[in-house]
Amino acid sequence: MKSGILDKQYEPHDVEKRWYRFWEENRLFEAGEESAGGDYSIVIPPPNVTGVLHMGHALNNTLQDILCRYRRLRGDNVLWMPGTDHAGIATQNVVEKQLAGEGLDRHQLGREKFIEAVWKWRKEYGSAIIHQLKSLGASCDWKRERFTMDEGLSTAVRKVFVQLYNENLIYRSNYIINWCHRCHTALADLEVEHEIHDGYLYHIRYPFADGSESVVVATTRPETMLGDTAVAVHPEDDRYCDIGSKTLILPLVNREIPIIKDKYVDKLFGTGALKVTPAHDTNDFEIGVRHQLPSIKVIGDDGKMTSEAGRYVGLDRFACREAVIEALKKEGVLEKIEPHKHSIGHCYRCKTLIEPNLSKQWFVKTKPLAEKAISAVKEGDTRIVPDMWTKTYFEWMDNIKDWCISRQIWWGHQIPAWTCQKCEEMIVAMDRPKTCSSCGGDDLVQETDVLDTWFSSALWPFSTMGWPEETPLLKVFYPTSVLVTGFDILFFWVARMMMMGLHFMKEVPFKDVYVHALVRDENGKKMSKSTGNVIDPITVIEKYGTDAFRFTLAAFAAQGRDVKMSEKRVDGYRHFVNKLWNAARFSLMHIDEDVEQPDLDRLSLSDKWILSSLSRTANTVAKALDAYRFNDAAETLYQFVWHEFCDWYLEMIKPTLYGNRGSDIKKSTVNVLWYVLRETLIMLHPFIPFITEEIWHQMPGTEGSVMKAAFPVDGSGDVSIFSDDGAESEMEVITEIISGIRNIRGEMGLSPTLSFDVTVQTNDEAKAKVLQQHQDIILNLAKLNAFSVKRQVKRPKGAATAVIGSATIFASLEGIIDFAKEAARFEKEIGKLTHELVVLSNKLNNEDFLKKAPAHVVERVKEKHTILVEKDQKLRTNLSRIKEAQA
RNA sequence: AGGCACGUAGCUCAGGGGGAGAGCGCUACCCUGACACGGUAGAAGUCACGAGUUCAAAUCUCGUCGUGCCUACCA
Repeated sequence: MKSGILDKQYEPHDVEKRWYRFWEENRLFEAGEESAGGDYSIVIPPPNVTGVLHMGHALNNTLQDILCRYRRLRGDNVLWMPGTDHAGIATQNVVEKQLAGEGLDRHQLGREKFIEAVWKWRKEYGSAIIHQLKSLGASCDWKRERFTMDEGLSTAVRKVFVQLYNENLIYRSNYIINWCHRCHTALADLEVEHEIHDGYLYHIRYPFADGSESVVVATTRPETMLGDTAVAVHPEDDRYCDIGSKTLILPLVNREIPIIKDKYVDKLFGTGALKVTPAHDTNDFEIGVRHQLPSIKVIGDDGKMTSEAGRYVGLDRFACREAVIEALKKEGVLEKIEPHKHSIGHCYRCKTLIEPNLSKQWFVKTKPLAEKAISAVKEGDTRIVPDMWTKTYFEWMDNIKDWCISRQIWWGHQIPAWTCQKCEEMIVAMDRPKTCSSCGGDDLVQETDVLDTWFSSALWPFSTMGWPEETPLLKVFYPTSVLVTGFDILFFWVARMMMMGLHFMKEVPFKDVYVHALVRDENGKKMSKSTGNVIDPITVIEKYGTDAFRFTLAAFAAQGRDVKMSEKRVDGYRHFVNKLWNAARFSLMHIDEDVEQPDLDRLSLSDKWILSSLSRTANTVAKALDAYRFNDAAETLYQFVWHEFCDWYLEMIKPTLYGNRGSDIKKSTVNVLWYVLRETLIMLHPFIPFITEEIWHQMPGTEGSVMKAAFPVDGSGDVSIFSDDGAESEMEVITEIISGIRNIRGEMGLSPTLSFDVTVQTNDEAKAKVLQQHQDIILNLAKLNAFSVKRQVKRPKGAATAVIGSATIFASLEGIIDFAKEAARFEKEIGKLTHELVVLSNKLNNEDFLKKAPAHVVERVKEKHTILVEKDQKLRTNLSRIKEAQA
């Protein structure tokens, strides 16, 4: 397999499949159950079992994979726990749709048969997203894959439910909740999405019972008036201060309702009189509780009017609105209708209009749980990165409301509560009790509701590790090292995991939470099916390769900013992947089997320089990854590979590799080349795992998988021994001169094939020595005939010049040089310089600056000033000479 | 209504008190024996605006404008 010449272009597809299989077959993703010094764990945010991979998943899992692969390279025992969640409502919807295709609905099937059908669906289609994660390269410990409806996780759910119930942290109550008529279930507040809609404000006149006068109320939902049980006014509203204990007659219904006083009412809104419908409005419900008002439910759970709605019974809620408006008009009590913008809740699953509805539901009392979750973050037990999300977290936690956890669907964890049919005693237990604990009866009926999917997700960090059993996994890997997630589920999931983790494990579920951004389209718009701007990650992978895609995601994953994704960008990073491929291709043409670690004593300047740069890169990348700065890490590597390794190092060593410098030098250079390439592959591996593994296996002197290598900042692989500031600054002297010469070439419009002589004048002995010693590099990369360095130079006839710091380049171009162009170049440069000099002089003439600025800053400004003055003089001298020559 | 971000080159964005940066795009030249998915060079910015703090502000503070997002019970 080794030492074959690589193809000219990297072709990712076969490579990716091959190596993924290799990793799995060699069990390289598996975590050890025994602590191995460094233990590192991440639980995957479980995607919906019905899900297909979207950009959000791709970013989320790429970042996790980068961290996991990186930590493995750093020598850690890594557990990346994968799995999916059962997505109650979503999955039920999918299967119901499937049944509908067969002309069935779930009620015809019955609960048991329906659940069977869901499991069957799960078996057939439920692992689609897992396969997609694999094609993304995700290195999860797949043998441990979990599902929130698994037996173990279900046991955890029941255990948690029972304990919370016994601790009075779960209760059942008749309460106003968000009702989705399409999904036919209650939703938690969080599951309601608010949108501003254009609606109308209807002003309706309610007459006093004694016929004396009337009060006008305003509403956006006139049909709810059928359920009104009071009208409220502000206690300090002058308009209504003396209406005493009068009552009103509710139009259409002719029910007598009281006028109550409550501070909730806004005097400035509408007429200052608020109709109160406790059964169909959250605030009205609370007012109702304060004033002991009856609640009359006029809209049923099916979206149709109840018998309480009198003559409107059976009418659809929307049709009823129209009918009520007509009737009010007819009775002459509809004062006016005005346009009104207001926000309306929609179901986050199906976008149906949500109706606040009075209903008996199960709730988690969140306040006591939230307190612990707040202090854990305050104490720093869990750190949220970037920090700005900490505030959002507190904001929500401080104002947390009880969590409605019951859902009126079938797919999910059925609530472990049984009611005795005989004495109505309710028993909450892990398993079905044989007999009623109160009366001994054996006719027990289980609660039909299931739990919110997030209830089981909240347990994910420990339920996946085997809780409530005391497993080795929990011992080694809980708390997890970091949770990587999007901010959109900060409350849904992160906050709830914090509460449950602290309550049941007595420890935070994760030490860090890294909150990444959302992936948007190239215009910054949220990707959505309806807008049609969705980019499918799988399509991108097929077109550009997984590595290019992953690198793009990492490079754009700057903290606190959304990722704007477009294929064009992926294409750009595909070029980078291909560049690496070709650098390897070139390198492997020259690397033979008996390579070894570079010998520090035999290195050329180029070698020392690239090794030092490698060392710097390794440190920067490690630091960036440790701080979740993925884009910094990616860009550092990009810069190193392309602009240091390829642009300079490979070009510098070509003459050596082609044998022009002797075989000894070649041998040590090849060792360096091999070593740098190898270490670079290791550093790149977390980002672009496939191509790095492929090249790794083509390289001599590597063993097994690159996954098992050591990141070049640790132990025996530590490259910091090669750190060499001297070599780096010497190289800078050389590259500056080369760029200066190339600049002359470019500016003068000279052919790249034209060779000429260059003399450099400088008074800086050290610099002169460096240039002299390494003139072979300059001759080669600047394409010169001859190169020399002198203290004094008699300006060659017809020379083009450039000033680089304290050195002046003279390029002999007699007969070729265009003096007008040359003069223009100098004038432009002098212009720039003059401006810079003014700025510097101003500083140095400012006594406050000299007095108050730190010494090193003053020193640097002085130095720079000196250099620029010198340069300025040289440029001016040269310019005047050019003008003389022209004249 | 409140909160949180953001506004830097044509585009996408890093940076975050003392030298305005990258990638893409653009211009010129070049198929030089890894790569045209390439090379070399170049042009391009009032760091949104206005004040303040400071010896020094793109960077810190306040305000203004603009843009996103989140939370919320104005019927």
